Amino acid sequence: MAQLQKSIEKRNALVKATIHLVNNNGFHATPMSKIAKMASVSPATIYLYFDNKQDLVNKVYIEVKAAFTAYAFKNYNTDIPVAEGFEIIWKRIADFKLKEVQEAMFLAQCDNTPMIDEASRQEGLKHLQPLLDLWERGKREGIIKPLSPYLLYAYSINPLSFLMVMQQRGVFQLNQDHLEDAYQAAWGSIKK
Amino acid sequence: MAQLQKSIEKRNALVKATIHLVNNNGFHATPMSKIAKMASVSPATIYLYFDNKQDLVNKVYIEVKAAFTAYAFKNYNTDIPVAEGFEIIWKRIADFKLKEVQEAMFLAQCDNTPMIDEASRQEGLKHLQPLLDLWERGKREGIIKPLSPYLLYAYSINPLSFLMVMQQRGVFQLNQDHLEDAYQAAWGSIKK
DNA sequence: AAGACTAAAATGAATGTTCATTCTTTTTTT
DNA sequence: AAAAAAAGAATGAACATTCATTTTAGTCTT
Repeated sequence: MAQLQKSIEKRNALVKATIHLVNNNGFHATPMSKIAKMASVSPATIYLYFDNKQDLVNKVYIEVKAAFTAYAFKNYNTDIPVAEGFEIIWKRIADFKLKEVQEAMFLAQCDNTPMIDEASRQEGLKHLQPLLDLWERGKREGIIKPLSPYLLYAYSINPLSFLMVMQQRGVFQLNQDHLEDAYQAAWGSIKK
Repeated sequence: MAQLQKSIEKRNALVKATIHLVNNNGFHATPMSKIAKMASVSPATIYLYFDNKQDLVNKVYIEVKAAFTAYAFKNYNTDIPVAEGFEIIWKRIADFKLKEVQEAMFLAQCDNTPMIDEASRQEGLKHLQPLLDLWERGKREGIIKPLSPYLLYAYSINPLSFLMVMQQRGVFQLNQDHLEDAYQAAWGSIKK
């Protein structure tokens, strides 16, 4: 019998086109027809890979989020001291946001709009657990402030998103010196 | 002759409906017909007050942004010492985001998506000038770190937006203690 | 002060377009 | 040859905007 043979390249092209178009126009202003055209595929073909438009964007979100966290936690493991672990993760996240600008912008947009299903949002959140664990450990060891993880995230990790959006809009140019300053500010605002 | 008589209440109702619907569904998923219905007005009536959908959302953005900055800088003037001025502004901003949740959410969404015209975005940015001036003064006086204003903003003001979004989503409950912690983190990350 | 007049304001229905999705046919793969 | 993959065209729904009327409320006349 014939084999399942759906091309992984076609799927990738669809994902990439979705990210690009949603970044520039937003979810509802990117028609399936444009996604198809940019991926050099018929509109009907999209439906061989995804159930519908919502499913497409949900899946892209989860995949990009997974790639992001894999990148962020690449060199981290739970044996590393808290301060060092934080630096490793923070800098990997900064790296990701500078190198994978398209993906990072896409995540920022998803996280700030009602574009994504609540279920997919939850799914994406799960991947951040190692960071929450690190903070718990830091608090237990008396190294970082005993604050809600949301405050810690807000003041140490999330500001990067803002900087990235400003950079993307050409408002200012983020360089290596800025990043070092930003890291100091991030760590300074959470360490005890 | 007959007078110009367009009702300010109708316009306000349209603005309010736009904020509410865009918050919950996003710009492109809120039809003019729904905005009209929520404002108890005929769809055609919207076009007496606004040129088109894009104009509507641009104008709402600029008006909400203006209200936000007016609120933020209410008790501030340039004679106040830097540290005190920062505290006043920061706490007013926090106040606004907690009290005018709908308006604040709307701004967050506009600032993170391609929903608004670039021109309107620029227009909205202008209003923040007093804060940039305050930072310049702080740097001259050697009170705050000599960083790019974007870094200062990212680590002191912007985290509030993140906290607000999390609160809005019911992820966690922001209370007065949290706010004091957040203020300390904000000031700590920018003072020299 | 009542009625008639006028222009703005408001409306509901119509229009034409855009778009997600499906259908039917063709192409590719095994 | 058969079954999956892909395609392009067709379908029908949703939507922004416009159109043709009606309503409202100032102003003028008497």
